Amino acid sequence: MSEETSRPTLEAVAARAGVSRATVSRVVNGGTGVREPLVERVRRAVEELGYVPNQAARSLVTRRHDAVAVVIAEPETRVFADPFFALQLRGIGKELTAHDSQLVLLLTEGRDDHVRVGRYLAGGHVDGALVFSLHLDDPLPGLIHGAGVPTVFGGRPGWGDGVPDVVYVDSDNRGGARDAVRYLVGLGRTRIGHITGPLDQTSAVDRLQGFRDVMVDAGPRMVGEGDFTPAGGESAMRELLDRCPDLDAVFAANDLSASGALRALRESGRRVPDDVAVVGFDDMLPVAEQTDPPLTTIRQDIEEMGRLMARLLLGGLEPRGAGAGREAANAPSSVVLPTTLVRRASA
Amino acid sequence: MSEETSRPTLEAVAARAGVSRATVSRVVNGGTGVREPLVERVRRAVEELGYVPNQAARSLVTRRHDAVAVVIAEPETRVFADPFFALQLRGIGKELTAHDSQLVLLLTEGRDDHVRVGRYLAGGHVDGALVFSLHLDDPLPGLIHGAGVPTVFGGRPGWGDGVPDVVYVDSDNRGGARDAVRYLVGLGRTRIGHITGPLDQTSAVDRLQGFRDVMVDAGPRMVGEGDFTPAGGESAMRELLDRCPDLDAVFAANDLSASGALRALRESGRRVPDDVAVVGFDDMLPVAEQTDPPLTTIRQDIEEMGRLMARLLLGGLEPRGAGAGREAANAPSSVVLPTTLVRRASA
DNA sequence: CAGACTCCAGAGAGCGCTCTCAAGCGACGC
DNA sequence: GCGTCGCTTGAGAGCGCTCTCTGGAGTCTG
Repeated sequence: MSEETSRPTLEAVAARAGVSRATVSRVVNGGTGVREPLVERVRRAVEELGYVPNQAARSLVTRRHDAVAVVIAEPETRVFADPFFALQLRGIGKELTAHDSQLVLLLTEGRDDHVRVGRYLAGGHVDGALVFSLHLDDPLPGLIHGAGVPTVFGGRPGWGDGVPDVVYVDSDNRGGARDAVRYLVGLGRTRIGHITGPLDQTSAVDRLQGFRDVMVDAGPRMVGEGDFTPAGGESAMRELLDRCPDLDAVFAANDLSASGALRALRESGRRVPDDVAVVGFDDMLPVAEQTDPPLTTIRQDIEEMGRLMARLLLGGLEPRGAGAGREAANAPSSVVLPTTLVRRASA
Repeated sequence: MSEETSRPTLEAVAARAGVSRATVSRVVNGGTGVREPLVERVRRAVEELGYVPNQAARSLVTRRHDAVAVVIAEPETRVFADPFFALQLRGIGKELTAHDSQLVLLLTEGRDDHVRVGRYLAGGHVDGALVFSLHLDDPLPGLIHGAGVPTVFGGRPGWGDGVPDVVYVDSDNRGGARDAVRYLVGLGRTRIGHITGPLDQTSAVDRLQGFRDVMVDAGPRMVGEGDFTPAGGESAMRELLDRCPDLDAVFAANDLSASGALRALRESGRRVPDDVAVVGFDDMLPVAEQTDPPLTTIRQDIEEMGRLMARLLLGGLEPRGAGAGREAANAPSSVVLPTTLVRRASA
């Protein structure tokens, strides 16, 4: 198995094929400008020797790493318990693979990790970074942005709107929320409440904003603060019912909260959707389909968000060759993905 | 921001500190054998210049990468929808961070990816690999095992028991299953069914085996084949009820199946746990706590499994320095983690 | 058929780092 | 007081690769 005989080098391939290192290198890297018979000979030598380029040596001279860091900054266990990141990772992974790039995963937890990650990124070990920053007060995005590494954020960073060269990919949280609430209005509901997410996250803030856009007259008593968890949704729902017993619809900021809300409604003896209609957000299948009744919700294409983040980053990386120093000609710009309403039974 | 002035090298630090490259290198890598005043001067120079070692250059000579690949081979979306991998990743990430190693994530889907991953690992880009191989017929583990890369598997690979140098970390699926079923027996239940996972996965096979260990007389009609999803659990439960209407308990191979089973039981008018007691497996909090009634289940410490995998791999990597060629003195061996029963309301 | 040009292959200089080896120097023993 | 030893530092040789530059064939044009 673990042959101690070290792996073949370019030199070895060159010797075997009877050509120079340079020629082998050319063949291995695309093979333009080498005549066919030679290409063939080199190919065969590579094959026979089982040659694989040494990435370290290559990086040393090219200064490219064909690797992208994915930074997930999340102190809470909770986030790991929902499939959100997993799906984004999946999208990212696919896109990176298609570009022959590796995915270096940086999981951070606590302040020390921030320093570590900042240093790692500033150290130039990767070509770029994809950063998930969910909390408004998270220092990490700033740190990274200052590190001079090409970066695309997942979700709108709280401070990002003013800063011109911040690139992010996000769902249209506000628009989606508006759609949800308008749908409830269309159903003839008039006393519509909202269960928020944690308001230190932009997505939660945006969804609340969308709710307010439609329900301009809704007072604060129609808004219960949740935290994206079932438990939070449940207690927010109870509060809402206390303050407004004749409420006839709820828009929950995510499916998990909605599932908690359903539970609270059931306990209070209300029927869904007859007495109270419920709409969620995310369309997380294992949740949305399994609730009782199945959840009407706003779908966001999470995997596509991941894919897009990677594409944006790699696209911005591409035209490096010439013209160093001038502003990137095709600097990518942020993308906001549309959402769609998925009708099930809860509204 | 993105200063085009390239990052400082060892050379630059050496010049600034008025010493040789070699000395700076020594200080940067632990600093033994360098006199204190020099150490201090080098430290300051590093600080002032913001020097970060170039990992590529370092790897080129040391042949270490301080990076570990995590290979997740899973064609199904489903697996991404449960928090299993996320939790393992978390454990792995923590342990790797503690050892200053990076985590390179390789997501595979389909045969082409296998080749790609095999090549990547054989290419010596990482110091080792952590591989999740769930399916018995997965060619990937074999490929990797043959690639001569130190590897620890997550979950017992199907073919792994005979092969001496296969190292894996797994939960005691069989023992846990026995505990679950014995618990039901202890409750006085006698007509106990089992909903399996997909039987091409060792964990599902082992859990079924554990069930059989206790219910030695249970015929095949007491076993319904599921697939670890709620939908699969639901239909398996229905089958089971068809075949054996007076069934009084079910052990489901995971919590997701159990949630489906609960739904089927509810629809059939049975009360849980009065008519039928239900026990799951995994103790996935968002699932197990949210079902109605909350699920009694077998807990496995998933994050700890991840941590252990990383520790085993890194531990086996450590004593490389001398003695190349001889069998690793402290070759790690597989670990099977115990499980515990968590009582909630469903049984 | 000469000159200019194009195309292809090889030579060689590093990329930034580690690590061996040798040199320098003070301390110690006889 | 001289030889020897140990400890600290510096010099220099690569690690495996890319990429520029140069030289040698062909090819085309006038």
